[in-house]
Amino acid sequence: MIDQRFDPKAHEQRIYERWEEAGCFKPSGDTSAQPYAIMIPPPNVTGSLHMGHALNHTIQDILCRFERMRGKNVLWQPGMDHAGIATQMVVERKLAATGNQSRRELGREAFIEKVWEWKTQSGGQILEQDKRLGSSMDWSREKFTLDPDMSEAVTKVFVELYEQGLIYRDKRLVNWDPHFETAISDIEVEQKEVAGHFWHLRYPLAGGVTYEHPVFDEDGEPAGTETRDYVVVATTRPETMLGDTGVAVHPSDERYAGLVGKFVDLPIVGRRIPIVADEYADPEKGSGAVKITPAHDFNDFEVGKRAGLAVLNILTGKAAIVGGGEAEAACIPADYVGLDRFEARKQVVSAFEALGLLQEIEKKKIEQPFGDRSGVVVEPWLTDQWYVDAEKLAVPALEAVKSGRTRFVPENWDKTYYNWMDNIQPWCVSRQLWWGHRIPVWYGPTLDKNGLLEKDKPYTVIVAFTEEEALEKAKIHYQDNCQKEVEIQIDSSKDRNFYKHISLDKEFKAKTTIGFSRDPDVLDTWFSSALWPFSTQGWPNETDALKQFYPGAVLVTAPDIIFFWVARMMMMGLNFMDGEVPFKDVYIHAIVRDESGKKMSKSEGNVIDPVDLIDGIDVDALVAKRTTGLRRPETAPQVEKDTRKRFPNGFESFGADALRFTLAAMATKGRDINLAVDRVAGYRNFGTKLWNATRFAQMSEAAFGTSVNPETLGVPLNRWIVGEVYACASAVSEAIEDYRFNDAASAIYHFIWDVFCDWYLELSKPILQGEDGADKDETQKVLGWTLDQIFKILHPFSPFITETLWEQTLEARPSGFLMQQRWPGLENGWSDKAAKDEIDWVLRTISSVRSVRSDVNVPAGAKVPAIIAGVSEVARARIDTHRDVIMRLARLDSLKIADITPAGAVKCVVDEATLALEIADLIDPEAEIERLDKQLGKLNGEITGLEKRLGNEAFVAKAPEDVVAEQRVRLADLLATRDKLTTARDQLAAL
RNA sequence: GGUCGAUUAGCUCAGCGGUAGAGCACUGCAUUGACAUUGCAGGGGUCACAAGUUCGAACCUUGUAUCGACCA
Repeated sequence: MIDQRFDPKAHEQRIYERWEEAGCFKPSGDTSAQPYAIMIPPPNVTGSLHMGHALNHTIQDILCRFERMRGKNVLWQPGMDHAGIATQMVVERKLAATGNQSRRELGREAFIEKVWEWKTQSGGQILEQDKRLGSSMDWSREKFTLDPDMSEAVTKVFVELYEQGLIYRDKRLVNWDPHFETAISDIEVEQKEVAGHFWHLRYPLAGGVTYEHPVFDEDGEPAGTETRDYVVVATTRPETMLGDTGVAVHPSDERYAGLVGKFVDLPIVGRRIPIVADEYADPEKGSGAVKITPAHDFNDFEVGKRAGLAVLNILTGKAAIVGGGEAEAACIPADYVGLDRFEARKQVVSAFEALGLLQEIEKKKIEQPFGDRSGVVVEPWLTDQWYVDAEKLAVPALEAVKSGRTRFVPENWDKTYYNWMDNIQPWCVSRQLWWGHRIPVWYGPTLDKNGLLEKDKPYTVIVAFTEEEALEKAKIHYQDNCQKEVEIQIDSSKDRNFYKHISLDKEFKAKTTIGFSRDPDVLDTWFSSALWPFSTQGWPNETDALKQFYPGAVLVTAPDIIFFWVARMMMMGLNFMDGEVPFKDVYIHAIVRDESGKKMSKSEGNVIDPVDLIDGIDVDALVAKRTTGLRRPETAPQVEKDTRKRFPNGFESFGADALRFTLAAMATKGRDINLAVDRVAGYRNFGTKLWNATRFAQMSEAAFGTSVNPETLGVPLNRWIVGEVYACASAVSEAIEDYRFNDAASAIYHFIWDVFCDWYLELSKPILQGEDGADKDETQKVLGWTLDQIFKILHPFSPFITETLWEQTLEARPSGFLMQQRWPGLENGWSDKAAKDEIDWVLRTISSVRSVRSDVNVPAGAKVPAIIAGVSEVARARIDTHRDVIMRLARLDSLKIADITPAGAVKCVVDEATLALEIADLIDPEAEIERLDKQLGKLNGEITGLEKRLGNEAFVAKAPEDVVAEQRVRLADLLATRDKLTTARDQLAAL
């Protein structure tokens, strides 16, 4: 006999280890079976499991377990992402917190070593936590995006893209993160609205020029013009004026028409810069004139290009004002050199104020770009970076979705994908970081035939798979070019700006030894994760794994990752895998939010750690967790208050199955999940319900592990439940195939609780507890069989409790894991309509009696006599067969068939018959009349509605025939019921 | 500003042309036989608002309001 209830702690980890040891997570290797592969979205190596992962992994696990049971050759590929910038940040912070040397003090190699140390120490925490969740990934194939074989794939892709002309070096404005001192891509920038200022500055017109500027009175009415010897420009970043090289006005802006071609004298720096006409200037905005800083603003850069303006850099990599030659070029006064950008801003503003050139300071909400990792304001900055020609790669990636070769589920996400792909920008892939895949590029000088340096193209790029290959290529290159013997050597002492300065080095003329240095930068993390679907399977080698598991069946991910990852996997997959898409479906699931719809965030103190729901946590520990790492530590008391109010007792230990089932039940298409902890408790109870049903079955000597041929079954109840099992299995299958996890969960939930426990078990009790015989044997067999099927159907959702029950009811069953069993009714289902109709009638009858009893307050324990009249032949036979069970579940002490029901009884209608409970002495006739009147009132409402509808000629003429027929039948039923209730009421009233 | 989405029971959410649903919460009754992490029964909704299309609208169309996400 099994225990009183399921104890997750006693079984979950134990069961998981057994699966793993037995190799249950590996692909079956059956090459005749259909392959089914899911590549996990590799979590950040420094991260820990949060609710989003729990949902993401639960969905994948449901799919994988389900498809394994359906006989497919399933691979669930696990692994982690090195998450360049995020990881480097974590390690840098750790070093700072422990008083260690900084990254730069340590040096590149020593720092990288520290990161690897940290990776081994904390890395894979998620995947360990995943085991608690029950994730059935094939651990033997685990990959890390910085593994040597991954690196090989990354390098190969870079080299090939370069050779295909799809990767190039370019000098453009990038989003520069001054904290990490690296370029970041557009999508790593978060635009946030913050309270800021709009400074209106006066730029004096050069050479005594003036113009007439329209002015307005207090009511906004035109009030003539005033003569101005300056133009007003407005800016949210006054410090950038140091790099202004022009002022733009709209070509059709009459106010400034006369000024185009004139100049202003830029205050502070004293540079004379032109006023140009450009449509970018918006006459409606501010004064209509806009300052142009080509080196520090994306729009201004374009304007500058169109108008031929100079490009002057004024910021260092740390976002301080430049010095040296660059300061000289921009005429920046010495007291600005080295100032932080925000300090420089203050200085500029006060300088304008002192000069009487500060017209106005307007408070304004402004959109500001922040680095998504660093949280600091990003600066547009002019640098050399490596770019992937995303526009070209996007063409097949777009086509693949438009043609349906890859399908988004829910499908409306394809619009998001199209929108981004249609407006795709060059993808900046170089990062000035140390943690990542080093860019396979070497730089040396460009020499002409005489060995002289080429001035306009100072450096040569060699892209190669390895350093040896780079040297080899360089040697050939220089020998061909210079036509003499050269010696090439790697000279890593040169820093990243090596090539910028060598143009001044005349000594190359005489030398034959050429120093070469490797690009110090690494690649964007997403560059390597874009290759994940094939790099994990052994590419560039032509492996069996690649043949079987590319393309994957489905990618399961969240919407915020469509641009970062999905789009890029599509581009890379199509380009490198012979035009084959990386996955057929992309299932986009919800973001998990807290109960009130707020995004769960550690810095907001509202996270729920999935493992805490599995293991339970007391309120003090929960509060402690939530009040550390807050974005605003001063909110800690409020977070504590809210937490204690909402979860006064913390969380109980619900077990992994309950959490998984909750997530599945809430995983509807197209809506975020607001996770309510109460629901987890509800689904834990569901597990307990099944546990106890199994316990009952054991007590009733159910025969587990037997097969059942439904055609040979004699007991209608058994024929009925077998049909219901198959119906449930197919409902669940269809829902999972269609990614309707909530429907799948609710189908199995409803079947187990409402159909199996509430009815089948109750109806089978008289047989199971009755005398031995054929019916009892059959029922014991069907009971055991039904539970076996239930374990299978529920297994993908709740693997632990089902595997435990399978194990604990094993006596009669061949050994083997539940997770390796075949899905029920794979070939076809089975059902018996007659049995279904019969049992449905029994259930209806019992429910009707129970309902009446409760309505008229018959004591629950009282057994009452009942008489049923007006029964058909079919019903008469059913009553004979099921009299015992009806009497038992409806608590009757007799059930007689008669021609008419007694006048003074309480009545209800079951189909064509009227059932009377002879409890006149227990009830109040007036209350009973009232009850019947209430029912009649409701009935009349429905009848009126139906009559009206059927009386509508248009309805009868235009609605589909079956709908009309259905309504007629319904009306007839309602009328018959009303007649019987009216008779019953009249009888009572006549007493 | 653009795009997408949401608004259904007290709460969290399904349903998306043909009789308004679930879980939790609530109410009443029931505790020696699987289960109180339970059973039986019940109450509770002008499906945000307005106009339209349709024989028929929670569902389709348009507009309005409120909220949200993403993009600029």
